[in-house]
Amino acid sequence: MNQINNSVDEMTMRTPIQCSQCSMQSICVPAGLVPSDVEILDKSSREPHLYNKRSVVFSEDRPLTSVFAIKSGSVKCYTIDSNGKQQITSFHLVGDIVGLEALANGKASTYCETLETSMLCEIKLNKLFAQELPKVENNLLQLMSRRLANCSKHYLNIVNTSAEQKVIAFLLSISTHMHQHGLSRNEYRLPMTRTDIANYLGLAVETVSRIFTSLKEESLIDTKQSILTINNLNALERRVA
Amino acid sequence: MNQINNSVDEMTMRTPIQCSQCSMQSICVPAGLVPSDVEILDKSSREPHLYNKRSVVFSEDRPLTSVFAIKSGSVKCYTIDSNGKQQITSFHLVGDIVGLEALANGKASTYCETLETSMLCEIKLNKLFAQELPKVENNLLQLMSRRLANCSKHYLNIVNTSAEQKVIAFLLSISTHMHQHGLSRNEYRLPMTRTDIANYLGLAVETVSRIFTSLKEESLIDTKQSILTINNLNALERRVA
DNA sequence: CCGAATTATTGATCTGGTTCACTATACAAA
DNA sequence: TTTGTATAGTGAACCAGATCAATAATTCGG
Repeated sequence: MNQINNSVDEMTMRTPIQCSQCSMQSICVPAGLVPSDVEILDKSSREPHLYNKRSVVFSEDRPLTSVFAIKSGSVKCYTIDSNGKQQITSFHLVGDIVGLEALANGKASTYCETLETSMLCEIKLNKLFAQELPKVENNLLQLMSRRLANCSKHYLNIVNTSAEQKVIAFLLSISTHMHQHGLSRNEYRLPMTRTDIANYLGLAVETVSRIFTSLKEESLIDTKQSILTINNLNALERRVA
Repeated sequence: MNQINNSVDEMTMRTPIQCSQCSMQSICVPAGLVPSDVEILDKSSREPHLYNKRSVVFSEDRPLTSVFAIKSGSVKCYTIDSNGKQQITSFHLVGDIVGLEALANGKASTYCETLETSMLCEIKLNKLFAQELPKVENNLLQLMSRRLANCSKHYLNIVNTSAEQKVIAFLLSISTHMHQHGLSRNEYRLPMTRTDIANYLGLAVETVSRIFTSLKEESLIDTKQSILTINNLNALERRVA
């Protein structure tokens, strides 16, 4: 585990914050609620928990009536196909909410596994819905709608682009996410392995590795272990356009 | 236009049915509402309309605060990339609801265009939300959640499968949809062109064409113009497993 | 801090699917 | 009907990315 994340985790453990004071409020489910509503949420639906690296948060086809807000760390969601092969369907970083696909039938449609020590906040939907807070449901709708839009976007990355474009688009999407959460868009840690990236993008590991190398040779990026540095954001953006 | 669809369209035109009597009730937004709620929906949010083939229902980035239920016919959703190239992100058939991705920011994230003469029922969300019907929002949530789950499923079809598996999975997904809507799962009309299918699956038209030919040679399917017949559903399913 | 195990990189070869070029069929308008 | 245009099918050459193989670098448990 890297130091930055550990310190965040420890801090969160020491002083478990309320929804009403949470830094994720603007993007999380309670966003837009009047204070009294947040109190209800605080009492009924919040349950922060620290997960070790490679912990399974929920399993495919198992009952699931919660969503999880990622307060720190990251997860991958994947399914296991009939040949036993893992196929990653999404990565989620700080500030994301996981488990929305389960809402329809109360069963998780993927596995969800932490990529590093992570702090997740469980939001129990049955309790939430029992309160009948239209505002919360509205926020959830917004969230899912955005997720759907993102889904098509990722789809576009996958269809009809070269392997290089896929990898660049992937790096840029993380960069954007980091930026939206007040972190550096030009330097961040890649919590997933090359193998995971390749799996996610539908490429061979070797191809991903070669593309990283060639981007480094062109000085567009740098990597020091899992830290990725973007040297020329514009040039990268131009390549995926 | 084919006869079957025309007759449905005409019938719908002659006797514009209410939400309360609509055959799509069980899958559409009003599902699960008490009768009085459906009445509200009838009055405030419903606006069925007949579209000619190739009509643009909504345009990317344009304000959109409605969703559309497909009562008959079909549509494709697509974006135009920076090079002016169309990229289809989804097809929607009878019984689907389109436009959910726009909910987040009130702007359509894709174009939506009819593939044939189609009857769409516009459901105006602002009016709907003004009523504050938690049940309706709940249904929308269910719908979007299911869509998200489907999204990953389609994603799996695209990543790490051969061209043949992509095409078969595509045909099977339509078959399943037809079956779920009480139509034959072994014989249906493909409302989209080969070019559209290829675009959607990220393949060359020629590849799609060749795969259709080879599946016909193996007697797994038959095609007579746009009518597709599945001769051996199990065999096809085995190939994508 | 060390050794085992996992993960990443690099090179050489091979192939599925694209591309290009062309023909055939379907369909709508005159 | 005929004619023009869009769509579908087929063949041959080529190439991006997969696969196979081997080595280097990291990570992690003790």
